[in-house]
Amino acid sequence: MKTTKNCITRLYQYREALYRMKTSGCQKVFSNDLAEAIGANSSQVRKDFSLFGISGNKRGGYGIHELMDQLDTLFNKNQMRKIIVVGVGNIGRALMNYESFARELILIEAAFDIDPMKYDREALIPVLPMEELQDYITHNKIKMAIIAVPYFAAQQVFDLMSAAGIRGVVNFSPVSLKTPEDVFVNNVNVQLEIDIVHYFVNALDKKE
Amino acid sequence: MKTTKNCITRLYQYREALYRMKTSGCQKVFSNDLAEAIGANSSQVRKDFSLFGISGNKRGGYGIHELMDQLDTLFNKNQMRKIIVVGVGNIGRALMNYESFARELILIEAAFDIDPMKYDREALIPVLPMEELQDYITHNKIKMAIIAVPYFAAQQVFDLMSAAGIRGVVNFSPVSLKTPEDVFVNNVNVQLEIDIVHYFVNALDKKE
DNA sequence: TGGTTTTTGTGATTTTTTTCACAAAACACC
DNA sequence: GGTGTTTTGTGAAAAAAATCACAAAAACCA
Repeated sequence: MKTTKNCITRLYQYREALYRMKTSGCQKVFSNDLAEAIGANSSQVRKDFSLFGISGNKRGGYGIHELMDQLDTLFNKNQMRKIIVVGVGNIGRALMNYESFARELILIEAAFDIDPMKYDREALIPVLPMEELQDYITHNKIKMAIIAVPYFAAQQVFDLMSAAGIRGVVNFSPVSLKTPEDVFVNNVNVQLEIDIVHYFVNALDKKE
Repeated sequence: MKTTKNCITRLYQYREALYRMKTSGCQKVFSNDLAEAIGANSSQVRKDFSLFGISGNKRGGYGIHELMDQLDTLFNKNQMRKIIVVGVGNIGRALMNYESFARELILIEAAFDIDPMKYDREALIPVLPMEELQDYITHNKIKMAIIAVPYFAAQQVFDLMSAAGIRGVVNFSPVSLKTPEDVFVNNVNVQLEIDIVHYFVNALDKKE
């Protein structure tokens, strides 16, 4: 199966739209509705679904419940997903306190930092010394981590994790990571996201 | 000119790579080096540059200083960029305290919230009541905003801003916004980014 | 100075992604 | 049960993005 990040993102958006539709009482949905909801073409919706063997009913569209179940399964939304945070700065802390994770069964199990002032083994999400990172990962079979350290530390932290067997990383530090083949990395660069908007706003202005 | 978000993202990555190269003392760079740095093809690099009229020297590559200047101009990195934050929760607060913004000349000028407990007109970044949002935008000619409110408030906040003349938005709330033509919106969904990694980690596991 | 090498810039080609378009299935209504 | 309408699922077509490939310019060297 050949799935791109774009495709996965769309599936996520469908799910989001479905959620809204469900809460407003709908029972079934057509590819057309979903397409409109996310600003795409209805064939796109059907193609995306067919990639994952999700099928509807000719003339009847898709059952919202059934469809959401299938998407939930796809995203493993049914099982608790353990994750750790490395770097307890602004972003790290914000993620640790992020309310909606619980609802989506994302569980931040522990956090790590180099600053002894931040250590706190008794907290709801314990903050542990960086020295324990590798042991923690192997011992607790952690597969996923969030990197939220300053840019100069990011690669080093990543290499540690990677060596300890991490399989997926969301990197919030403002540098792209050099990554081995067998670890999936998703770079989320807040500065870049702001600069992109800035760029397009300016570009639009110039056109007018 | 036909520029996509992907293209802009690559330009940003080049800039990042150039920064590293400059600090390690390099003076010039070839399309090949940049391609390797971001995992792309060297023609891609040259195509991207040519789109923006950035040219190098046959056999001599590109001067790092000159190139960075051109990219900085492209991203308006030379002038202070004012922005406001709406929603002083975990994420909003984290962004307000984000150190590297200053270095990149991104200035968060004010923040807004509905919770009176959070108001603070004297703070370095004043936190103002939501009622003042529209006036503030028009009065101070704010062009860009960050939305960091809970999902149920996001669209409403956006519509307010949009009506007040905002031109670009980075939306950190976990819902995609319905947006008018003349406002550029960049959705950054933290949950989605985590779920994407989760998906691909699982997908990789299944393949083995 | 003339030949050799290197690297850009860009048309041509390939690959990927999106959209079109239509047959086949399902339902509704008479 | 037949006829008409709606919507899926998917090959075919179009559009967009990435890669190839090569002429032309520049630097080097002898």
